[in-house]
Amino acid sequence: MADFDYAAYYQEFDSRMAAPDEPMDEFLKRKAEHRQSFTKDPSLAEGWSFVSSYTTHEAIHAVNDSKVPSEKLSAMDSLGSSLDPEEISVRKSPELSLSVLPPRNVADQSIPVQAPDNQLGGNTPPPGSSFVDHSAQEHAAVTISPQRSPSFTRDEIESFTLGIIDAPLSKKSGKRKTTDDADGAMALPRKRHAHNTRNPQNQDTVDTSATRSPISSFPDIKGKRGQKEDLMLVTKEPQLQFLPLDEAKLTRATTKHKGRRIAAQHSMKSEKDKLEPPTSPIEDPSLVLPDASPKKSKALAVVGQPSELQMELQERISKHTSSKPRDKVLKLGKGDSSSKPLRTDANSSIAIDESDIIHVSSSPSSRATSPERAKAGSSKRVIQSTKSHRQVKGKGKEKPKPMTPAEFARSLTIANTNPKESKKRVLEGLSIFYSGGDMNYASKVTRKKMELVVSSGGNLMATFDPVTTTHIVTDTSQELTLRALGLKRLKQIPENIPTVTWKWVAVILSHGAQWPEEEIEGKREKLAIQHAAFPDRVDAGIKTQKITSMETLQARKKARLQNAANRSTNNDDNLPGPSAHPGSTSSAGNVESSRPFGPLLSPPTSPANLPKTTAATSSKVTLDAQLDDHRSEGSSQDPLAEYYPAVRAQLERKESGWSTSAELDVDESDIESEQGAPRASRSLQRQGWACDNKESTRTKSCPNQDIIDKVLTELMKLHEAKVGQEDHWRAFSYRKAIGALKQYPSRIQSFTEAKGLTGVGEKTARKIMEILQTGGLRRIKYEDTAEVKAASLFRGIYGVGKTVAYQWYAAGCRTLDDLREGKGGVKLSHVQKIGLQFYNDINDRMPREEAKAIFELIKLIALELDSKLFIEIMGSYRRGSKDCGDIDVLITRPTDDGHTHKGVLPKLLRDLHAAGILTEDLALPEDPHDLESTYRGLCHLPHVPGSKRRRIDFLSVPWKYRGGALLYYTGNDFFNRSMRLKAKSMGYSLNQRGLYKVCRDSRGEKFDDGLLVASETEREIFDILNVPWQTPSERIRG
DNA sequence: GAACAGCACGA
DNA sequence: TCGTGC
DNA sequence: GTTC
Ligand SMILES: O=c1ccn([C@H]2C[C@H](O)[C@@H](COP(=O)(O)OP(=O)(O)OP(=O)(O)O)O2)c(=O)[nH]1
Ligand SMILES: [Mg+2]
Repeated sequence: MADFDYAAYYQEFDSRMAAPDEPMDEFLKRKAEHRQSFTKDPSLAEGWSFVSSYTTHEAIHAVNDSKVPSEKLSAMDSLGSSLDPEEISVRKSPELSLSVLPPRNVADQSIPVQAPDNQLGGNTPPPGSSFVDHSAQEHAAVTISPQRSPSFTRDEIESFTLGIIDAPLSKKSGKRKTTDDADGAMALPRKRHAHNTRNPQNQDTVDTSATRSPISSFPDIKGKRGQKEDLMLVTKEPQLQFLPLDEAKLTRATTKHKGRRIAAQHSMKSEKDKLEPPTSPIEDPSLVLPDASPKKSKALAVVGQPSELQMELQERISKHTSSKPRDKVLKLGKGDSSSKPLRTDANSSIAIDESDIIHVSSSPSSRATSPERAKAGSSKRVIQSTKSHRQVKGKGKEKPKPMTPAEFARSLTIANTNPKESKKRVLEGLSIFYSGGDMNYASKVTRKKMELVVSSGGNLMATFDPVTTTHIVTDTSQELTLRALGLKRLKQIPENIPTVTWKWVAVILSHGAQWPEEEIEGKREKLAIQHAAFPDRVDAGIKTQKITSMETLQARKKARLQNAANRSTNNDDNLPGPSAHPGSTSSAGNVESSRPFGPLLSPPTSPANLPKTTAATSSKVTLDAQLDDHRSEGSSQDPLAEYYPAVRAQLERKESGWSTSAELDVDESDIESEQGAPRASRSLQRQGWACDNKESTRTKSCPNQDIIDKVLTELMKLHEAKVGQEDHWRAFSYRKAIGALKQYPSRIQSFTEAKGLTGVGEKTARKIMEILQTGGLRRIKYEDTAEVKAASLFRGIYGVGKTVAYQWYAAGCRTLDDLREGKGGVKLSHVQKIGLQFYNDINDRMPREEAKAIFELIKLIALELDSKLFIEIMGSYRRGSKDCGDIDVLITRPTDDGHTHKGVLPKLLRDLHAAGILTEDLALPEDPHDLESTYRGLCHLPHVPGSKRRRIDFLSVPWKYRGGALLYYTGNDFFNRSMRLKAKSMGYSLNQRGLYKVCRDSRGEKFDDGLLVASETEREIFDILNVPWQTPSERIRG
């Protein structure tokens, strides 16, 4: 794809704008075709060296959202700090090197820092304010120098940079979309329409009417000609030089940017100044940049040949592996040294519930993803079965006569209308559904077994029919069995249908002939218990209660054992012997949370408001002691044990409440439920909203319960890995419980104490106690089965979720190479191919510094397109995280000059591709000319050999939604969900655009799209929802 | 027993 | 619509 | 799994 064809791609959009009547699908089709052309010319990426300076504290151990040290972020915690506008220096000297200072500076300029005449009301932040809460670490100096073509004339630069913006308008921007919702009127969420865009609403207040907006079209660049030249220019010749801070400062005041003077703010604002509250009434606190004292590390500005140091730094970049791998990253079972064997106490008499059967192994996303659709279980079921049916059709190729099991079964039953009788028909009268694990391909063994069933008189079910089926025979896991059945849960299988292993059939086949007729049924039943496939269904199908409970119990136990053992891949063995499994749960690393905010969160001197009951008072004494040495002497006998949690919780709340000076007062009514209550007025319950109370990130002694965390984390991940939505929510719950545990200041002593925590219920509390007592979770079944392993592996691929992962497993794939070879006929989507190709890169987290370095390049290019652009990194970066799973870039633009950033994103993407920064696209904006659009792709540091691919997202939003977007994009995800939940309960709906007042039906379903009530600033939204303001770094939940 | 956030993009 | 991801 |  040497000849990348951006121009054509964008021309596409232009032409669409010009021809609005073109049907959407047509458009989409063409869009898809153009996707291919995004690949950049690899020849452009040569001859560069790169250096990034890392700082010492960069030692990365990350816990959840590990952050840069508190000193660096101290300002972030102060509410009203005004910005410290060290400005960027963009200088075009005759030698044409660009010195770039930390992005923060750029931010200051991109924001209308100098937009004094604010005609548009609150639209523009006042001078001295900035959107973004930049955290510290502005030291990552980057040097990029060309190793060839060092000369780069001014004209060349100009032609590149200006060529785009100043290009003649060859095309008018397309039609405008509908009306403004400037008044905060109805704002419709994006909806899909056959024809119209997905984003029917118009977003910005300013009409960049078609005649203006130089950036709303792709002028000359549409032909390959003009564009390519420009692009070559960029990538071949430019000399970007990122100088160390100090040096860069020298050029600060003289900043000019594309001929326009960029307001240079002072840079030496004192810390004190920074901490002062905003003075301007219209200032958006959320825009405040609580500066973090920039770290003045020695930056390495090396021009020319890479030094050893450079090499080493490069190395570090490419080698960097975070200790907090991306959620989806898997730790594959065996080699995991952090694994610690847990005791499997098979003799334990403790009842084992369904949750015991879990797969300990690698773990996919721990980020509880959105609920799987599926409203009613029944409708889901239907969908499922139709789906598997569909697959049946499409699948099966290669091999002699490739067939799905269903097809094969069907063919059998047809062929066998006149069965060859030789054996006794021991299966007479039974309707058997068999699952060998692979719904797509009937293996030899599967066929053999099916034939046996049929030849023994059994009625083999091609598809599962809950009414007529008498037995389900399976050689595979619960997951795959359910999948084959088209069900989501075991419980959906009718009670009268036993689920048994092939062994059951095998025994009947071999011995059945000797049984007297009248005993056969009873034998079958007993055997069904003995060979139950799933422990939780051992007694399914038992009509006659002649089985003693003792028997059942034993069977149950045994079944579980077997279950734990090798629930192996396929059916190549009809005697699944119980193979001991080297059970080991990988403990999630010694999470040593070096939380940076210790000092900030020091407890109040007087824990006021403690309940004045004797219980509270006396427990407080104990509590204080515990808080000190985190070792509760409170024995399990302590009659007050159960009161502790509440008191502690209160303390904790107070504690965090005092943590910042600008804390809003949280009155009692703020303590509400996190659950249910879609109604607008469910007041006063006992639990709070997660978003209301900052999580205390106590520096040390955080959780002395990591042990528990580890096990529970495993549990959570296991369930995440499983199919079915009940597992999804289970995992969700575990996560909450874990969170509660993390927050809890002292060691859990008792069941009651554990259960007292929000999110910890009966079952989890039991598990906790078990862990405490036995050191492990006996109830963990180590089914480190092939399918969970494989599925987890596959889920590590970007674009692969559990559904696809299991599909592929069922298709016979086990390794990534299997996928590459298309084994089993698996097809990868465009995105999945990329995800597979860069598996390791994508699953890695990058050091904050790298995110910053990449972003600086991007920002430069973006500001060339439109110097008034607001463009900043959000996500974990904004929250101050030390490493970032991706780069989340927010783009917007003030409209006070009558312009918008319409059309900027596509151009930016084009230029970033040209500059070698963007490398692959994962998802393109639906309508790139929409002010509101999203992009998803991969990027890397250009011209740096060995630089890893990094995920990058762009979110472009209309100026008026900047507050909502900021809030959304800053996260973290659980914080967002919590806040949205609270909003919902209050009769609002919070989304990435803003806060809407909505009407909902009794079940929380929205009637309409609601009335926009806040969107311009984060603060408004916090206020309306009565959530205490929190700086980005405080918005970490879970 | 229902809810556990709400939405964008690809197929 | 479903799956996936933010 | 947990909450209401
Ligand atoms: O399910 C989600 C995922 C993300 N977000 C928001 C919050 C999050 O902060 C932001 C960016 O998403 P991303 O996946 O990049 O998470 P992050 O917080 O930036 O962490 P990471 O370092 O893994 O990128 O989008 C949500 O609202 N819901
Ligand atoms: Mg991110």
